[in-house]
Amino acid sequence: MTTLSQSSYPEMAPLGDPYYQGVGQSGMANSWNMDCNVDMTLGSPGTRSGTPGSRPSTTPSPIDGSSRSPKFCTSGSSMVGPITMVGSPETDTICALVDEEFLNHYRVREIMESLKYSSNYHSPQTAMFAASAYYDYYDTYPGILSFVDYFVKTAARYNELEGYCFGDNRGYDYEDVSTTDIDGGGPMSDLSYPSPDIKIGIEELCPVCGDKVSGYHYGLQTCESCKGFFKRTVQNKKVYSCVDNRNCLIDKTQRKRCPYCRFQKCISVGMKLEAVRADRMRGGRNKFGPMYKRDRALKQQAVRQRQQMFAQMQYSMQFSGLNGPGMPPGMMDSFGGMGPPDIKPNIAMLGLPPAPPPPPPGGPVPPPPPGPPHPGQDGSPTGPMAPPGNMLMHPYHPRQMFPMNSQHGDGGGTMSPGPHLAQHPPTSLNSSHGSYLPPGPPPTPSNPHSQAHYPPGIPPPPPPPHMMSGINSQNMPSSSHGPPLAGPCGPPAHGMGAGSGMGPIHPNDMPSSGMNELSPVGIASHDSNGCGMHNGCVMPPNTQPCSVQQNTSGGRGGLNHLHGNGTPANHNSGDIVSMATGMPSIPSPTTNSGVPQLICDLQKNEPDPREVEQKLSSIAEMMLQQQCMMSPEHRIITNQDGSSCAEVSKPILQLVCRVCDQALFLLVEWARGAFFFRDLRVEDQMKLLQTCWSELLILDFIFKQMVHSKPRHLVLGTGHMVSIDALDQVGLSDVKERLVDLASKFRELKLDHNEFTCLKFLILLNPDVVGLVNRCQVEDYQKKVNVALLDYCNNFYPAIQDKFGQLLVRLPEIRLFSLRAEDYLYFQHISGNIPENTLLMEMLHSKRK
DNA sequence: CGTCAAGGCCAT
DNA sequence: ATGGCCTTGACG
Ligand SMILES: [Zn+2]
Ligand SMILES: [Zn+2]
Repeated sequence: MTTLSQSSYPEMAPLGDPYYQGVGQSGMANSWNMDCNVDMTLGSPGTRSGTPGSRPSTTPSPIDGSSRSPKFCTSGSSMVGPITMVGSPETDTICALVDEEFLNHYRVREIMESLKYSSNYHSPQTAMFAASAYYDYYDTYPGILSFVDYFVKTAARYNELEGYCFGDNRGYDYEDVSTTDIDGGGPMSDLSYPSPDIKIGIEELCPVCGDKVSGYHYGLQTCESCKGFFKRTVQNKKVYSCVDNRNCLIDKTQRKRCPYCRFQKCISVGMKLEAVRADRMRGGRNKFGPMYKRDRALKQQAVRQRQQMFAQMQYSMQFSGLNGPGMPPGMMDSFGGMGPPDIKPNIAMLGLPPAPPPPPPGGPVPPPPPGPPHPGQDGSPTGPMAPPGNMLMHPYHPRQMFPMNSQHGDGGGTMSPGPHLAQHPPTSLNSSHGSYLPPGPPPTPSNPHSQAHYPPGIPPPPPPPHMMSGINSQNMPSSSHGPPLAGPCGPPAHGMGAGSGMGPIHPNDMPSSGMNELSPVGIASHDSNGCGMHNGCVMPPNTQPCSVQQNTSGGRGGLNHLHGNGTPANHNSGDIVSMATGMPSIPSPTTNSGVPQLICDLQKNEPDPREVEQKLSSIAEMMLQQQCMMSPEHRIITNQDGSSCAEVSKPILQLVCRVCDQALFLLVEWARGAFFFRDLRVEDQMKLLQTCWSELLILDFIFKQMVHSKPRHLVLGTGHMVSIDALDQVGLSDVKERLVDLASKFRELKLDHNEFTCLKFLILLNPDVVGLVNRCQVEDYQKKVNVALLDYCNNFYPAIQDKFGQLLVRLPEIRLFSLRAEDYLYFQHISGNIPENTLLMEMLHSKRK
């Protein structure tokens, strides 16, 4: 602690950077250490005590500043004490010598605090997923709006066929970050968003004091006064102290009371020391410029996103019973007025508290890191890109506004802090955690929520969203049994016989045998049954003599059926005619095999189920390793005999959620490349996904169960099999039967892969989603799928009465299931049992918010 | 040449 | 010390 001797400035800013830099350079070492101010105990109780009113009007005694830390000049000596410029005028390369000590002076505690919270989630240790796009997702889009951001951004590339490589997006540098065009000119930038009013729509408030923002200042949007305050503080190296508990409320009217807390808050929200110029050069632009630009773009998207969420909410509300607006055409007719028997009101929709996004879980579970106390928090669109290495390891890192040390030299050097560092992006400024409390509601023991949510007598938790995962695993896990149906577009193995065993289910399969093994063998053995299924749409024309016959008979059956059941005439009016004549229905041209061409198209980019399982498994494995739960007694999953696990609770929930999260990610990726869907507007794509993600996950899960039929077991997305009793351990005992029943129903109906795919699309292409820009397009697509499915059912399963109608009737059940699953997730979320900042949670909130 | 964030000025 | 308003100047 030398005084401000200029000679002591150890660090030199990189060339070309006249600004304070290196603040965060050496990792921890450079954080602002609030300790310089009055020392407080981190966890000092009474944190929240200091209320504005109660406090003496005392202005933060200037005394503190000077007396407390002798190291720094308290008065605004206009000079930059610790900084010396050594510049070369010509090129704007002025090197600033920064007094590291000075910089260190602030912040260390902040970082420590944030680390404290950030560590709550698993620690990496495996690089197995380093290349996974899934992780990149978290790397790059950690913020709450990440899905939208991510989705929109990558959409362009996706469409361009470049194959998105997120890895490239990771910006280590501000420049990189900005490079990604969000508003820039991405293909979809304009066309997608017609609404022009955004700008004025939402006035941003200063994240520090709540006053009106006047632009970007030192890293983010703040008001004019906070800008000035921050500048003065940094330039003059002021040191303040808090006479209270360092948790003073900072708002527009009281911001002047405690500069200590105000500055701390400035840091917390992300104002950057480096943006204050050591040389005091005026004008020009700094390296943050690109970030600002990007941030603006993201904010706009955030606004849109909110609008969408609002729409979603309405949508959700509307859906009370079966016949909500969300049914695919024909579904209603199929119901013939009778809805699924057991429709219970969505608990969440009832009187529950709107689920404040960041409800402090006060319960037994360790609260997730509280966001910055300030309201403005969520507004900030982006999280900073974190250093690559770290991010890979920590998919679930706290959100941050900006990349901290863009050029962190910490590359290797200063990792001293160890694990902590790794966990946290060097510069997280969010650390208000420990010190600040949410302004509003005092943290009440969080149970109120849960209680309210699930009163003792209330309906059991929803189905296990967790367990489902193999999202797109349309084709069954190839490994164990041959897919019941033909490969992607192939006709069903035995379309005809009602009783034919060949339905989707293969008697031959050995259910329990290694579901788990992802051995490559599986793939080759598709035809294990000797059904002679074709993987591609390659069925030789001739091989399907039956299909022709089926056509005919099917036509009849279908026709009769339609009449009988009142199946929507609209769907197949044409079909009926064509059926009568034995000709292929007009709406759905078929391939040689008799499978509607459309179905082949839909099947085209189905993911490889094995890959899906592997991805999901790898995540699960990682989780397991971390948790050291491999010991037999605690093994979460048992594959071999299907015996279940020993214990559950949080670890398992977390694992399952991670798997689901990954599955969701894969789902999104699948959808984006899916036939029809990929042609929709990006914003519509998002709306659709936000609406149906849970239904698709459930459907996928159910289908998986159907295929892997083993009496009292469930097949997870990872391919693992567990006893159905495992649900007991996560509080889902009551859904066991329903789950089994639903799977049985599909099994009885011999739902095959082609039909399964159609159902996915029917769910996905829901024209009734509120807020669709091009609803007609969606509707048109859905109708086409509908027709294709009808034809398919009639052609291949004429013996099953109104298979089409029966399949559709199941959709509402799927939806109910999904709603319960969401409730369950939400409940667990409130209870703090599942990871935050995940795509899963984001999607969940997008509906509830 | 307009934009806009950074610094400067100065009445409170 | 604060904060509204002004000036500056790299960038696009
Ligand atoms: Zn402010
Ligand atoms: Zn204070």
